[in-house]
Amino acid sequence: MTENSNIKPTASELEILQILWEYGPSTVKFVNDQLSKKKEVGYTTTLKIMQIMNEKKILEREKSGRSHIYKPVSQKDETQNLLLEKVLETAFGGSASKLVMQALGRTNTSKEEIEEIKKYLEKVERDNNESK
Amino acid sequence: MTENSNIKPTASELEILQILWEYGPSTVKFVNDQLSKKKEVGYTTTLKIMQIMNEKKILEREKSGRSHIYKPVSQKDETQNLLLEKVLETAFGGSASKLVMQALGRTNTSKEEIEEIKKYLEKVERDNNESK
DNA sequence: TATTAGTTACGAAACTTTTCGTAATTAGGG
DNA sequence: CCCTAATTACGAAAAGTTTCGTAACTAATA
Repeated sequence: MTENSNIKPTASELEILQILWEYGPSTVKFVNDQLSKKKEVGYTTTLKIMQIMNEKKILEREKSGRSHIYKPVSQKDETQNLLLEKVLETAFGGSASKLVMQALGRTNTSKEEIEEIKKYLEKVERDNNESK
Repeated sequence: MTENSNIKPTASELEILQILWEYGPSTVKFVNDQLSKKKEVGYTTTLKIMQIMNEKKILEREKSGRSHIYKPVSQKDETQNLLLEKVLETAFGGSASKLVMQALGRTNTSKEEIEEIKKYLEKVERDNNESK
């Protein structure tokens, strides 16, 4: 268990994390270029948020030439779990199955996705049986 | 599709919604009493937030004696879906199956829950086939 | 080495959320 | 009908987030 498991990124911070998860460690310029594809955002705005994320220990950075290269401190999985946990508690009263069924009941879940999940469920069941 | 499907409750607002979901329409006093079991919170703080939620059309209220009785405007399911959607987009890049597997991969999912989900998956598959 | 384009740092404004003190209102009991 | 306790309404401070203008710094290059 990591010691910074209590960070909860804001909406803007999550947008940035998503880009870093997808493309790996990046400069402010790169992140801002990606963000700009989706919405209008000033360069210094992105810079500032990434600087704050660095202060909060959400991102770490390393100097390279005249700029910095930023990367997330925590694993993608950890952060996802944290957020999931929060929704689970705050909205679903802790019931994972309710959450899962809501998620699946949504509009479009492809046949492939459903198959994937079924396989996963069977694996979970096997693991449970073995360890009883 | 309801017209107020774009509200996104804050953390404090969600705490209040949970209580209303659990106990049904309630007064500020009751909600505050429940909240106080979990954390220290002033009465007027709870009052203010519920008043704001009323302005935002998250809650509606009805006079009863000298106080008001508040209840959520939207169904629990709608709000849950909204939040789930948000996490799905912001943290899981839109992939429901990834989210589901993360949720299931968590600590303790009971055999019963897994069975329930499997049944549900089969139902989803049937429905998909029928409507092709 | 002096210039300049790229980058970071700083500070503050605008906005939202959270908190709470105090004033005003209201309904019910005496 | 008045008093009082309960409740609401109001306003503002405190804290956090988001935005961006401007100044300062830095490294490459002419």
